[in-house]
Amino acid sequence: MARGVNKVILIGNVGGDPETRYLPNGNAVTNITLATTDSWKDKQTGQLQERTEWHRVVLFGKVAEIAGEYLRKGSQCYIEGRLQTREWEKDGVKRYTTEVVVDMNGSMQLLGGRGGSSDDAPRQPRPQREPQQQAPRAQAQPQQRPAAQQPAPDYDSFDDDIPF
Amino acid sequence: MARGVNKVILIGNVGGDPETRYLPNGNAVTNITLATTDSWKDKQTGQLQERTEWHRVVLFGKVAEIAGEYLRKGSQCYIEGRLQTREWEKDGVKRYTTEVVVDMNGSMQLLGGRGGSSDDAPRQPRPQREPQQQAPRAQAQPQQRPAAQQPAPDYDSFDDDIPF
Amino acid sequence: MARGVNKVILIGNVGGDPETRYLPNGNAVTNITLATTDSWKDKQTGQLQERTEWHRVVLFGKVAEIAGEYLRKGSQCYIEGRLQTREWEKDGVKRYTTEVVVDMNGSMQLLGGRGGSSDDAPRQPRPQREPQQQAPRAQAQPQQRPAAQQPAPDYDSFDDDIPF
Amino acid sequence: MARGVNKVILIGNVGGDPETRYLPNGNAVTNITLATTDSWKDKQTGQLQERTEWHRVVLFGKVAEIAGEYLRKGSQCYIEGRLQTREWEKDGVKRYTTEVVVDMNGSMQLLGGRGGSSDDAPRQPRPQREPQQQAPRAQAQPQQRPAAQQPAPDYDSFDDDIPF
DNA sequence: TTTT
DNA sequence: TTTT
Repeated sequence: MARGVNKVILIGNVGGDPETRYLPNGNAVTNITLATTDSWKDKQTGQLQERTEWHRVVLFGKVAEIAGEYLRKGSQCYIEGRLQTREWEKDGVKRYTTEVVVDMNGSMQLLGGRGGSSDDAPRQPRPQREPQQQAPRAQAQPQQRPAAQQPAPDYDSFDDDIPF
Repeated sequence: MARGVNKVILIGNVGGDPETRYLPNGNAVTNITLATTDSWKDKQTGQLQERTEWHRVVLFGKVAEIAGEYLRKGSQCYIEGRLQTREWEKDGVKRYTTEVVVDMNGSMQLLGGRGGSSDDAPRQPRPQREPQQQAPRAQAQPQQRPAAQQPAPDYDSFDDDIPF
Repeated sequence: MARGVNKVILIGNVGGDPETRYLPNGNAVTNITLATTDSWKDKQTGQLQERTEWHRVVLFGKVAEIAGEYLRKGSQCYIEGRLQTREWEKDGVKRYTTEVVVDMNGSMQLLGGRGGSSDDAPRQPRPQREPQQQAPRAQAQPQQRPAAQQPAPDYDSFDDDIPF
Repeated sequence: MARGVNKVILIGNVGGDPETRYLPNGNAVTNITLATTDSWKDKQTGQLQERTEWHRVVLFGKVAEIAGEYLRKGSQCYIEGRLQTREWEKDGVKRYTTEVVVDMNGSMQLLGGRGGSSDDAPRQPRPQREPQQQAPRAQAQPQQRPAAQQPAPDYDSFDDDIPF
């Protein structure tokens, strides 16, 4: 049920503790930023170069819950998802943000032994709050989540739907 | 020589005839847009849904030349590259464009029998113009290439370097 | 629900018309062989070298049915699956066969315009035989479902044995 | 320079300390076995199932040296390579072994913090012996390397070439 | 802007 | 056994 292939495979380190929210239908959504670093030898100078790329990753459903529980700032993880660009507006100007979407067709895996540098016990699932507490269906003050790299609007201001 | 994996695999159809330009150092750069289409059955309504995603793909070097010669509007092709987001400015506002970069570490392949719907004979390499004509090292009037999907500045306004 | 990643991505041409069989539980199983060809320039002689690799691909379920209907000898297709080695015995000697398994976690896509060189009208689904004929749901001796996934002897008691 | 795609992506744990040998031309060859584990819920019984797959991985060149230095039994690593089946003979009977080949077009990466359970200090490169010592061009007693999973002959009995 |  |  598809024409075409749209696949992204990443291994990198998580830029900050993930924040999981819940859609009105109860589905979890977790946003993370992932850093991948390339290094190569400059052909001219022969010097070792390095470049870090930051990726916006959005996880949905079961994998979003697992990400929210197990990933921490610094965690190394594997991501398999698809590229998706969504449009948003700011000050009447259209902007575009490209994300790596991970849903039930994708995959996420925590790698390595210790999972990052957060205060929470690493590699141990966080105490799972009650979903209701965790994701109030009606959110009075949607707390702002600091957008990484690309100043894009977050999924916090939704009412019932997500703009993509 | 890398920490992390940053890999994109696409199969889709090219949105328009590719345009190949040459960097001052003689390296070819080809921009294409690639459409990948997903379809799935809506869980609620049971109806068949469809969504087309447009990807900005930038090819460098040898693979850029091959893309410029063989790809046409409508061509189905396989792309293996890496994700890269570059920053640019317009009216004093920072914007970001995410592209799939294909260089010597990536790969491009024309798929299927007939290569697209262009006027040129498909699957036949285009008459190769002289590189000098094609890519004057000193370009008085860098012709504008219409940006696809995301209104981003092109690689035409470079002096010697590309902003990534 | 996994530790580790086991992923195979192939684009190649089908070596012969696929043959679809049905397991006692009604699930379809299609076997194909897929040829991928590499070419490279020999460093010593500078000559163009070529090597064709043949892959055994086993598809299960829905994707097996689609493969059986649409693929033909010569069809170019995309395969996403996982590596699996199964053990079997011949003349008291253990042998091993490695296959690329495509199930609901994998994917298959017919590529290009014309689908191969078979006599059947290409790209048109084959006349679908009645499932009952094809796969009698009620089988006197439902041999134990040769678990697709686990190290099973073979996928049914076919006579033609497999040459690798 | 290719028709077709032949790509394998694995993340798993190394089954034993790697053994690196050197070809007469000085190129390194490292063999490892890699375990990937899948788990899934059985549809009938609802029980959690698990299956471990062992992969034979052969690395060549620079990446073979890095693998030999940094990988240890238990190390978690990422492998990107291609599928290759080679034929060999035993007691006049042809057999086939499928391997994942990693060369300069592929990639290998050590994952996680501590790299395995070997006695050598993990994550620290092994003391690098002198290449000459390491890889005598004429090897009087090619040490036998225990073949994993598939009882295939090793690359030890080569004179000048490798049988694939 | 592509394709089926 | 495929394909260009």
